[in-house]
Amino acid sequence: MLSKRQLQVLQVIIDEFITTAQPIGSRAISKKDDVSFSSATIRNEMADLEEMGFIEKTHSSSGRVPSEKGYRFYVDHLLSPFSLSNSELDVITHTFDEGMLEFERVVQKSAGILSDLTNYTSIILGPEVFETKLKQLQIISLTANSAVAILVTNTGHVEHRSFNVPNEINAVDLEKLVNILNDKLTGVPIIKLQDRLQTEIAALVKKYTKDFEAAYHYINGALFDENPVKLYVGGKTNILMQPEFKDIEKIRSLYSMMEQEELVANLLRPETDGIKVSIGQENKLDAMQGCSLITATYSIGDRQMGTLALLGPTRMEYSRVISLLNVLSKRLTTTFHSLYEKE
Amino acid sequence: MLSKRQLQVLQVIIDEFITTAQPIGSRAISKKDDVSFSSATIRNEMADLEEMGFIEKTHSSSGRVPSEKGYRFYVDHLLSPFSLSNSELDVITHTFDEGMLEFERVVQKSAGILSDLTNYTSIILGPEVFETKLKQLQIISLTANSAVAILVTNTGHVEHRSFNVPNEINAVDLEKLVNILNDKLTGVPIIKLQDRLQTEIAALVKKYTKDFEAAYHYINGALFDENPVKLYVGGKTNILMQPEFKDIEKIRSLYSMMEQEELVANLLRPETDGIKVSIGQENKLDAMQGCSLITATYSIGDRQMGTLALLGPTRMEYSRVISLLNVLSKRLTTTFHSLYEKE
DNA sequence: TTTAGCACTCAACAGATAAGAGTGCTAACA
DNA sequence: TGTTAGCACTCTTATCTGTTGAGTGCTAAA
Repeated sequence: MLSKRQLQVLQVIIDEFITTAQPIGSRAISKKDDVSFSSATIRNEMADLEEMGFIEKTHSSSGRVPSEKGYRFYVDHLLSPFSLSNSELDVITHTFDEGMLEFERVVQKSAGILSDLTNYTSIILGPEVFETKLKQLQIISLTANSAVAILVTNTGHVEHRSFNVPNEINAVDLEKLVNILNDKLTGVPIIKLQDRLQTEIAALVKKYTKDFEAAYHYINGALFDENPVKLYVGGKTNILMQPEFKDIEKIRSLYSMMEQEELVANLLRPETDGIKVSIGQENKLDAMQGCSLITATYSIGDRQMGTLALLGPTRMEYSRVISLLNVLSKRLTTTFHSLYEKE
Repeated sequence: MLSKRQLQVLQVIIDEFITTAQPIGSRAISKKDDVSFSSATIRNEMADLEEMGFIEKTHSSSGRVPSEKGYRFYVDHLLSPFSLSNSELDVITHTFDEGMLEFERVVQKSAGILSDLTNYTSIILGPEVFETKLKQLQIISLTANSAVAILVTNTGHVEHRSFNVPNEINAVDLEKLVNILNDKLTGVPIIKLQDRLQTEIAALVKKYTKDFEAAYHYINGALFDENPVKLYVGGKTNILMQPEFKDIEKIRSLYSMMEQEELVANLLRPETDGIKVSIGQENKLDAMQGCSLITATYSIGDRQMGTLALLGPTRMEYSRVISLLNVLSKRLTTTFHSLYEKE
């Protein structure tokens, strides 16, 4: 168990290190206004804290630096509540009051806000498509043998894809097909769409079109081989401004990690509601060593959940970031609620 | 005027420097198989070349490095024709034979090919929208007071935007409006769309809808405040692998330049057909110092032109890059030709 | 005209030295 | 018994020094 004084010392060390990125010495701590002990006393406490694994030395006679265990303790027990400044809140309010109506736009803007206000890199994972439903399907002919298929969901999301129309299929057939599809598929959750297309609809369609196989193949291909995960990243270059990432190799490994969307998506995939902090090694990925990831969930309706995340060095401004994520995740949830739930 | 031997020396220096990134000494040159002079002779020639400004020393007793003037001369007069390897050509052929039908997809893939085959950063500027025409306009209601407007062009490009539908406008009016718009606007070049909407259509629409102003405002806002330039970037992280960019500051300035889309678009905006090489200072931008930009144009139809570009250090593999851009720009042009011209 | 030879220059590296920050330990003090 | 002053010790950082090696420029000879 940590004594009150040890708690205070630990807090000062971490707070200070978070702002300066420099090892903290006993003298610096004893000079703090709310610390009333001599540097020698502090040194004794620091030796204890180090023994317990909360802080480390960078070399035998250096000041102390928080260990990952130290950060973990700090996040769990020492976080001072942080109030965002009015100007920060203004930025958020102002952005959301612009009346954006598209999921993409809202999320992209949010990623921008997060990275701008924190100087870390923000990553937003779009929601799982549990409840998104098909609103309408359209096929528009472009030339004699090409057309574009457009799929609109109840959330206003638009997916489109051009495809070749084989000569055997004429425009009339195509229209019939679309009508059938719309009839049968409107309101069906996107996630079940491919299934339904294959089972229920197939038989029906065969009656109407001469060459169902081809049509099915094309429509299916047109709409379903997209990458299902959507990641929105903001402030990728902010990483370059952190003093801990002055090594090009490190930067490269982080960037190449971020390019693997599936990997990042797994990192962010929400397990439970609320805020989650992963510090350094707690992230299993090699590229994430020395980094912390703070995630918050947001939701659209009851079951769809997405994730907001901020990626920075372990020396992150945890309390600020957590406050910000809290505010923004709530804001996102209410925004999406008002957009899509009243339909 | 340069002697034959000076040309040879310059060529060796630049070729060698492009592959090794190390200053080249007289001894190294004299050891080359097709060089039959002693290092002393080479040294004399190098002194002359330096006097003329084609090469430089990094310090008083270092080997020589090409100057920007040297690169310029090299590109203009010494470029050895370069044949792409079969495997490289295969990559291209294979990718294009997949039968991609959307502009976005083709271009995105092309950017990928360029950056993968060169290890530089590729940037592709989409075409000016001179001749793209409206194919169809759709408005699909989402909820009682929101809808998504979808605009499809003859090139299969889909643009969409959600917007608020004020209570005064009901679904029937909306449908009428869309019908009118489609009637009058199909086939109109996108670039003239906003004009036409304002002049011709306005009066007509007023008869049908109770509150034209609002409707117009929303439709207009829905479709036209998008950023008109489209940039497709590939291999952003390739920059990190160039030894000349080991300085984080340089990386940051390059990345932040690339984020300014308008700026980059101006850099790429095609002036004339064909390949253009800009070396170091020839690019006026500060961030581009030490970099070369090689651009090639491609076209869709007669007037639409876009640009392929590769961004790397001045020590670029000019001949390889130029060959590659040649091949790919032709390939893009024919691909788009066959996609959009036969309609 | 070409080349061998040589003195010279400079970067890069490895020690060496000094300054400074910070520690751990001991002994004295309240 | 907890706290603190004092001091020796450690390690980093910066600076300086000498050495090595690559490469040059110049001169004189072939």
